Amino acid sequence: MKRSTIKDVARVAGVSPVTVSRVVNEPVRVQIETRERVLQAMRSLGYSPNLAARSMRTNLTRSIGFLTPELSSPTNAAVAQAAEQALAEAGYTMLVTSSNYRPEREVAALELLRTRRVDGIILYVSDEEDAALVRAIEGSDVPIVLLDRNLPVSADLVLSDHAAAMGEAVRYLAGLGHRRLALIQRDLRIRPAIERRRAFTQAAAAAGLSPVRLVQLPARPLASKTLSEDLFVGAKAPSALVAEGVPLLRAVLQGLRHYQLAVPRDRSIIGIDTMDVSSLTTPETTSIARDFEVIGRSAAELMLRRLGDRDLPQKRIVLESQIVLKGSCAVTFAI
Amino acid sequence: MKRSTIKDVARVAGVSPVTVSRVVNEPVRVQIETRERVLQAMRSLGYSPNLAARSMRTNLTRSIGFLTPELSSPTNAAVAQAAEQALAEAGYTMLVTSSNYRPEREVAALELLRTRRVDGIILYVSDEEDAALVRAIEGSDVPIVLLDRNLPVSADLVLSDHAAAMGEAVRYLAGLGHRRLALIQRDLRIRPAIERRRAFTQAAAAAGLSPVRLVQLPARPLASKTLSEDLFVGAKAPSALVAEGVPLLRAVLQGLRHYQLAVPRDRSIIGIDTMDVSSLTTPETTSIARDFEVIGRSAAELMLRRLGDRDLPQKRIVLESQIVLKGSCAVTFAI
DNA sequence: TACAATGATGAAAACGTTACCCAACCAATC
DNA sequence: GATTGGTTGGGTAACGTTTTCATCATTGTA
Repeated sequence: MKRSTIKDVARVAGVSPVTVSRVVNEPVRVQIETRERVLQAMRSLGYSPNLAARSMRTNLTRSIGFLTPELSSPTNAAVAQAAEQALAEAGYTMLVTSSNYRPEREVAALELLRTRRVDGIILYVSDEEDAALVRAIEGSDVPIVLLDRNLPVSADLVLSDHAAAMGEAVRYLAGLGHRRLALIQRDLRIRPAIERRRAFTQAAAAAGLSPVRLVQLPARPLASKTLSEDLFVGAKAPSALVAEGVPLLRAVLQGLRHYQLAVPRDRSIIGIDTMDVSSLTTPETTSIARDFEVIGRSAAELMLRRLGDRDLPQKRIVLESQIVLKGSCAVTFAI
Repeated sequence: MKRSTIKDVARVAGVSPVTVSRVVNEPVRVQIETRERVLQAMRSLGYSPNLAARSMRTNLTRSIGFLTPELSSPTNAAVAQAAEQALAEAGYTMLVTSSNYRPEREVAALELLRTRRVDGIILYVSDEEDAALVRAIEGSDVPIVLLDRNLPVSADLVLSDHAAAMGEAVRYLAGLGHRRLALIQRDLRIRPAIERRRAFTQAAAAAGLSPVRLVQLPARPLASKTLSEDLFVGAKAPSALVAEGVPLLRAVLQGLRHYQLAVPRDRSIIGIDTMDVSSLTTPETTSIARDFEVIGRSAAELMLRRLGDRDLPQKRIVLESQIVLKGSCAVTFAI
């Protein structure tokens, strides 16, 4: 019941192992009838090359690591799936690891991927200011594609433009008469959160709406994201709430329900990265959306490009976000 | 800039490569001072063993394949993440592939994983009646853990009990006075869909509610899942709708909105596997829920158990589903 | 004291593949 | 007819581990 090797194939086909290897790797170099004989032998033996042996020779594993804080987040899962698809088409396998938002686990995962000798790593990190993490990435000797993060490392980048759509959203709310805005995020020190905050604040100031309210909730105990009362009641409660991600959109909706506030009559809301669940609410929730499939595919393409030539200049792809208008925002008469 | 090998470590530590190998793999067998010297050398060289070389000797890759029709589905992603976590703790890496609901791609993926020499495969398949797929699984010579599928192959199983909670749901609706029920699914020939259909029909018959309405929509063109008009209007329209998965729950909600039907006043609805998004709706949607983290972890545990001993008897784990009552069902007066 | 048993380490071979170099053959060219 | 050059194929070594067996030193026992 042993697996057949290149030697078995060679023996059956009456050639040397070298020729078999050539048939597998550079079919042009071997005469057509010989090749046929070899292919025939391969089929009859159910041969498939031993990648471990191959990569020991070539120092290539044809595998890419994908590291994310949370694979079960729909956005990350969508990116992972798209990346996997694109990589698979190029003959690469994807190893997935998740860190549960713990930088030290990301360091450990990088070490693991190093041990695995992956040819490259695509990653989301959960904290841009973790020095050990930055060192671990910098010390990694394979190509890196960084997803939507701002890190002082040499890597190709896939970024989203968070600012433009966020600015639009703020101006849209301002145009509806909203004066008090709140942005509700997880307290992560990562590019999307930071950019959104910045854009939110700036656009609000430009529209004469400052100060805005910035709420940041812990990322990790994902359960029980309860928002404080003064976000909903009292004279200073914001009339428009922008929530980042499905869990926080849910927290906002639960708060609104609890205080018996109706959307969009009493409050306007906008979701960010809430994808297809934006249409579960009544009315459907206006949201800022990105195409995660494109993000994942772009990451894979950057990686493949880099694997093709290490000396290429660094490249960054910036992908747009879009505001999708639905029915969750309305004119307000609060002053 | 070459990576250091076991020989480099051996040279620095003044021992033979064998001893280094022993320090790495069976630390007990080597004297404490020697071990210290070796560990020191490993650290100073930044040594990590070459897994390709190791697996060429041992025929073990310490990697597990995870195959799913759709990684971006939140339920599958949650299972994948939990499995990965549990596998990682045991020193295994997880390779992820998705088939996009195409059995032929699942066959190809199995072949790929075979080439990769994974030590085991955890998989969801997208069609229980695809003969080629069954053959491919049966022909795979590594341990298989099958997730919630009914296939004539030798494998350990992680199943969900779909029937009990579905029966409860039907009786609950019957108790509220509903006489006409509909179950809306994707048209997949897989255990969860089949079991749910069976349980739905049986429980309805037992409650004197037959016939029920069974709607099956194509799984693959995921966009534009539009439900036909007669599901919502007309004398025979069901008063209660049970929808499987987030996309179909969304389709139901959109239909209800379109025909200006309110939940729960005009229609009662129940979601299945809609997880945390059930609480995005107003009122929150009553749903049948499973713990996908437990599913993923169980799959990993079954796999690790099997890898520990191939001769163990096959095991199946059956995990419960639960109905979570919220506000989307109400007494009906329709007759 | 001699001998067996135990423990710690090393030498050599093997895993399956590819890189490198060379040989044989044939055709084309001078 | 000798030389050159291209095509096709093979022999050998090497990749970095672990396995197997042997060696040596040390301890315990009769």
